[in-house]
Amino acid sequence: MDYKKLSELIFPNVTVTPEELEEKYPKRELPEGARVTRFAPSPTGFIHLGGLYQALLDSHLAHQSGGVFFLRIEDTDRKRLVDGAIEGIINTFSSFGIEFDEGATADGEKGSYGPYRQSERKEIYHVFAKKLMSEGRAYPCFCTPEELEAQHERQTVAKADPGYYGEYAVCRDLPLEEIEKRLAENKPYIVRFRSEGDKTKTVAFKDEIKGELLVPQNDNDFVLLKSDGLPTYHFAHAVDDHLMRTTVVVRGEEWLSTLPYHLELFYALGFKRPQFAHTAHIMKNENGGKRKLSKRKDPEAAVTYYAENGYTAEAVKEYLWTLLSSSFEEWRRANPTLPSSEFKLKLSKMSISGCLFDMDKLNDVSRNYLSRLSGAEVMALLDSWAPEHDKALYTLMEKDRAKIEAIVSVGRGGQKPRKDLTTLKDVFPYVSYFFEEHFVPSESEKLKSPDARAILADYASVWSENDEQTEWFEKIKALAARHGYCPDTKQYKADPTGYKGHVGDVSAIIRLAVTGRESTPDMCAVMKILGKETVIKRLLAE
RNA sequence: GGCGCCUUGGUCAAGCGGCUAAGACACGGCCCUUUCACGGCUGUAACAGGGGUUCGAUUCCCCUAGGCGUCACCA
Repeated sequence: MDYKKLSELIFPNVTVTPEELEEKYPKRELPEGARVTRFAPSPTGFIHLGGLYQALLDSHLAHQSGGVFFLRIEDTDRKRLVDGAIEGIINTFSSFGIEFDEGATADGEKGSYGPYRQSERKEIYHVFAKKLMSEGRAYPCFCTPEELEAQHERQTVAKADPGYYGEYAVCRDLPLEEIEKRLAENKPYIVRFRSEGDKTKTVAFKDEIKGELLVPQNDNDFVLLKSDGLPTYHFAHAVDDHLMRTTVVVRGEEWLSTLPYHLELFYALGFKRPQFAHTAHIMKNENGGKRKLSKRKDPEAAVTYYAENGYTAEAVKEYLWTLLSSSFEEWRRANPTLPSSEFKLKLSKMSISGCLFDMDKLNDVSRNYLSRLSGAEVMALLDSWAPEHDKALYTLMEKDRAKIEAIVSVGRGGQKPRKDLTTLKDVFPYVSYFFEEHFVPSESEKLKSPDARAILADYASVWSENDEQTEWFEKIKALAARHGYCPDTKQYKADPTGYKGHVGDVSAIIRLAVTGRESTPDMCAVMKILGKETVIKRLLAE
């Protein structure tokens, strides 16, 4: 067989050589050890938590090594394109502080290793397909989908491995004349790879996350070019990651099963293969079983879920980091204020088995994150979050932003900050009772007794908004004593004889009357913010 | 079903031939405390099962089971 002639027959218009492309996309000039990574989604919709997980890892690997992180759009499946998806992807990542150094942009692209949309790289793929064909490593296949399906059924019945190989690879050695004839008849065809592997043999492979693996050789003549001339993932991956000079391919572990394709393909193409890092899946618990987090069934799988529910981007990232690396939490405790981008990640410390998504843990991480912020920082977060996600809160912010900042600032800072807020959604109920229109007086029986009425009336006459902590507390103690409550909790617990209760009970009554709640930050601070008029009114309310 | 990956408490996990098998979340108790929190202390709870190798296996090897993934002209 004259493979050279075959390749000219199939690709008459391809005149560019692989060497010219190698020259056009030269090895990147980067510092020693710099990593080039990419996020390569197909623009079929919006970002899944697993995608965020990978992008976080990609950008971290590149940026911490002085390398490059780029966005490549895998839009070779024309049937599944979704309008605006690219812009959505970029915006979503941007909202998480993940930026691309090069690659596709909403309306074009940046960088000199493009095009970054696979649909615009057809000619490039054809150059390499032609090269493979001229070397006998690729061939046209005229099998129809129906024929392939029938063959697949035969394989199933015969308990043979599915695929296009050996006796099943019917187009593998078609004579040149036959090919010419079918071409002349305008028969549609695809281009397949000619595998030389032996499935019964395995090769050692080192994954950057999973470690040493044993993978079988490939023997499947998988598809390189589809009938529309666009490449399959496998072929595009090899060509693009080589030409774009990717050094580490980070992708989900679902790709492990086709890794043999890629390994053989890189070798046949004469490309040095990049490193591979296959990440474990984030799973979801359902009826006691595990399964991959699904965008269809699980709202928390969509990255947009978090902003909608008041989780800040930083908190989500922080949580993802705890999943990404077992040493992150330890690092965080040692460095409570550093941005997570400072964390030194070791791929070898990454978890290799799939983990269950844990909302409790996310809540804890989010709560801790918010507790470390200053009041002003919380307000900045609210400024961008509330207008879209919490109209009621935003209305209050417009009305009296300073008051809200004062409220959320109570008990912040220092070594042991309050942790009242788990998400930004908690802010509204946290501040609402400071506003008359949202204040709901307590219906509790505790306030209805004559005793409670007397305490509140008495307190209204002694409280002053100018009192500082110590003075404020002394007044409460004195008040407690006057009404038959023990001013000292410890003493009361030692011997409650002769008391109606202790000073804590008195505080509880005041809190309930003034705020309508049983749990609020420090009452001294709360009442100062509420102001004299409101406090007195609520203390004396019937 | 074939093939591959994975398997330490409810969850995330440390461990890398010898440990009373860390820590975090969640849950329970106690303490601290003017209230509300924070915090401190503490408790329940794990090496999937079976064979080897070894003086000794959570750690190394094999088998079984289970979970996950994948078997497209989708990525």
